[in-house]
Order: sequence, then structure tokens, then C-alpha cells
Amino acid sequence: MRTPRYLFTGDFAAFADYFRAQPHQERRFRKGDCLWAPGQPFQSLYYILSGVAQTYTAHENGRRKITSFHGAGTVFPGYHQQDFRIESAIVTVALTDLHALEFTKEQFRRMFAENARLNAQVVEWYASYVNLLLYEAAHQEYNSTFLKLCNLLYLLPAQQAGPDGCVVAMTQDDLADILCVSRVQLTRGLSVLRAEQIIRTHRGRIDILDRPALAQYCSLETR
Amino acid sequence: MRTPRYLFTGDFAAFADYFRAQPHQERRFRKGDCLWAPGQPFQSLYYILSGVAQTYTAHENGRRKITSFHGAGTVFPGYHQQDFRIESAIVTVALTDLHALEFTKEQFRRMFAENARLNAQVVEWYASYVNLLLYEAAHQEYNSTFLKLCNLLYLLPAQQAGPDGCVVAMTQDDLADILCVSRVQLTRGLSVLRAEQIIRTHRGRIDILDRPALAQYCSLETR
DNA sequence: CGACTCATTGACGTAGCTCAAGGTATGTGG
DNA sequence: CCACATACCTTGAGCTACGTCAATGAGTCG
Repeated sequence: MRTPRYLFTGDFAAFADYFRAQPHQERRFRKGDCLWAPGQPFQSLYYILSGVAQTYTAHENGRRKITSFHGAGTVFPGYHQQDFRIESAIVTVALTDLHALEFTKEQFRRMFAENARLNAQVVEWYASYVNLLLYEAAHQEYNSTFLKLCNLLYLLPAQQAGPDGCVVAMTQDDLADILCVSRVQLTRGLSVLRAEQIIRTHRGRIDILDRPALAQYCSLETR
Repeated sequence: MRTPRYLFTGDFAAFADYFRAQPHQERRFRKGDCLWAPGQPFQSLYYILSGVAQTYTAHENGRRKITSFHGAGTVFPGYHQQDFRIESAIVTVALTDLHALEFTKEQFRRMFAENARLNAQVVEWYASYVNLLLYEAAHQEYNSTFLKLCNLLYLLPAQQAGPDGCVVAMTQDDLADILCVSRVQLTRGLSVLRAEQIIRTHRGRIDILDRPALAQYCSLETR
């Protein structure tokens, strides 16, 4: 049974050749670029060939919530026809140089209509995104900051995880923006884990030294 | 541009005859029944003919988060093939007597594969659910309890809203479980709105007397 | 080597939680 | 129709987790 993931990669890898053969525009973004101008509903979809992007929602009070990360072999944002109010607050920014194929909604609609395997995969991708959001809205919501943090550190490197020695390469500011907690409170949680030799902290990076011990702190829903 | 909705109705109304003509099992639930035994991943999907169901996620600490409501003309849960860990914590309970068509995942898969209009609608439904969850996880997360409450009261009757005189028929306990706040704190918010003649409170019911005044309190994302 | 970003820790204020007590509708059985 | 039980609602008091503000230290880069 699948646990939530924050980094999406490879979901649409099987469609790489198909996508290249369809009408599209090839796009290259520099580290730090936005994939589209913020402030309006989605116009286009991107199939990422290489690089990683980060998606966050800007709040009118100035804060932001980082929702997810999107790497090679995935399509973002999710395909749909309706326009939602909240889309104008969603920003997707390249964390590295990024190479992608851009499709208009209409181009994607045509592929969706003609390719049954593709539309089945779109639905699976949505289900997976709903799973992440449900985990955050329904489960993490009731957890203390410290438990939220342990859960996040456990889930983030899940796809690459060995028994020990995995790495979370992210600033504490960004971790705080994923959990919607203050950077200060996040640091306090990290110091507890550091004191117990479960993690080592660095500038822009956290090493997870003892994943089994970390798992002990996590909620049942997470392990 | 669409704002989030908590009550899903009619999304699949156009498919009523189609669903009836496909292999299924007809089911009737009494008020208070669960649509499926909690504790395992989804096995079946339900097309609701009449009645309303409530979906919530049980937290291991004993609390629960009410996610959404599902009325006539909708399918729940969303169709997909993967099994997610969190599904075992999701409960859907009939709030009224309820009449539905039950489909196995396999039966639904066949309809999904053969009916292009249906699979397009499944995607639109998912997009709409993601919109609700993003609103809660990314926007409401940063709002104070009072602002959360105003936003909720504004959105709940949105589909039936006249300029004034609409009604939220729900106990304060349930409202608190939607927002993941304590019942006590919710009551305090209601007393503020009551003092300003914006609402009137009753047992199991809230009348919204002055919707424009309520809107003044809501966040930009909500109006 | 200076400037900038990122990380850490302490002091303090407050929103929201828990506990507790009492009030008010609604339903039920005699 | 009344007595009683059972929700549901309201308000107060005290505690605490977490946010803000502030000062300082530690990596990294041009």
C-alpha cells in the first residue's frame, strides 16, 4: 500500500516517445524561472524531460505552502478543463535547469481523447496527488510540529531510501514551508533529532543517520 | 472561476441511465450506515441515486477530519487502481437513508475503458477534489480559526445561496471536525458573528442572515 | 575577505486547546 | 402532557505549543 510522496517522477515515463511525436513546444528553463507567469489559471501542461520543479501556493498574507516536487517523466499540472480560483495562486518554479515539452490544454485534450493508456495514467496520477493532499489535510493537520517533521523526514527520501545514510537536500526554510510551521519551530525539532543522533544537520542539507529510529517517532499512517 | 465545494452533487448525473444499464448491484443504506466496512482500501464505487453521505478520515489519536459530502448524481470514491495507505482510515457514512448503485473496481474499469465521456468526467471530478484539498491544505492552513470559520460558512451553502436567508444544517461538532479545530473555539467564533447579527445559531443549524457582511470577513481566495 | 544566506538559541506573547460547569432544545416513556 | 434523558450549545479559567522578535554563529560564493 502506497504512502504519500512529495516528489513525482517517472509517472508518465512510458509516454516519452508518444509525447515527442505529438504537437508541442520545446522549452528550457533556467534555475529559478517560473514555468508560467503566476496569477492566472493554468494554460499549459509540461512534460518534464530533465530537471526538478517545485510547486507552491502563495497565501495572501505573504506566506507560502510548498505542495510538491516534479521531476523527469512527469506531467504538471494535472490535466483538466475547469478553471479554479486557487490556480492563480499556484506557482511552479525550476529548482535546477529544466527541459520540458509544453502542451496547450487543447493539445493535451486531443491526446487524452485519443490515447486510452494516457487517460488511465492521468487518473492514477490524480489519485496519487489526492493521496498526498489528504495525508496533509486530514492526517498531518492533527499532528504536533515535531511529529509532522519526523513524518516529513521519513517520507521525503522514501523513494531512494537505504536502511541508513540517506539525505534530504533542502533548506530549513523550505521544509518549514512544506509543513506550514515557522522556521524557528522547525529548527527546534531538528535539534531534538540531532541530539539523539538520528540526523545530522548541515547548510541546506540534512543527513538521516538512523532511519529505523526516526520511524519510531512517526505516526502509524506514515510507516 | 470555481471556488471549492464541500458538497458534491450531480457531477455524474448525465450518466444515470448509462450506469443503470451496466452490471452493478443495487444498494440501500439506512441513516448512519457505513457504505463499506472501514479499515481497508476501497473495493467498490457507488453512484448515489438519492440521499447524502459524509466522508471523513479517522486519525489514530481519536479525532477525525470531515472531508466532503456526497449527494445524488455523484460517484464516490474516485476511481483508481492503486491502493493507498490512507484509504483504510477513510469512512463514508450515510447522513440520510441512501440509495446507490454499487460497482466493483473491475466493473468500473470496464466502463472507464469503453466510455470516453465517462473518463473525461472522472478527471474533472478529480480536479475538483484536488481543488478542495488544496484550498484546505494550502490556504486554510494559514488562516486563524475565526477566518477558517467565516470561509466555511460562506462556502457551505454556496450552491443554494440567495443574497440572504440561507441555512447550514449541521451540528457545531461536525463543523469543528471539518476545520480540525475544537468545538469550544468554534463556538467562540460563532458568538462573534452572532453578536454582529450575521448569523443566528440553533440546535444543529445555523442561519446565515447577512451573507454580504460574512463575505467581508472572508479571505480573498474564498469570495 | 567581505557579503550574503542559512542555522541556532533565547525571551516573550498569544491563539487555541483542555477541563469544567451550566444552559437549552429535542425526544421518549409513563 | 409532564418528567426525564439525551444530545447540543455556551462561557469561563488556566495551560501550552507555537509564533514573533532579536541577536549571534557558521557555511558558501564572488
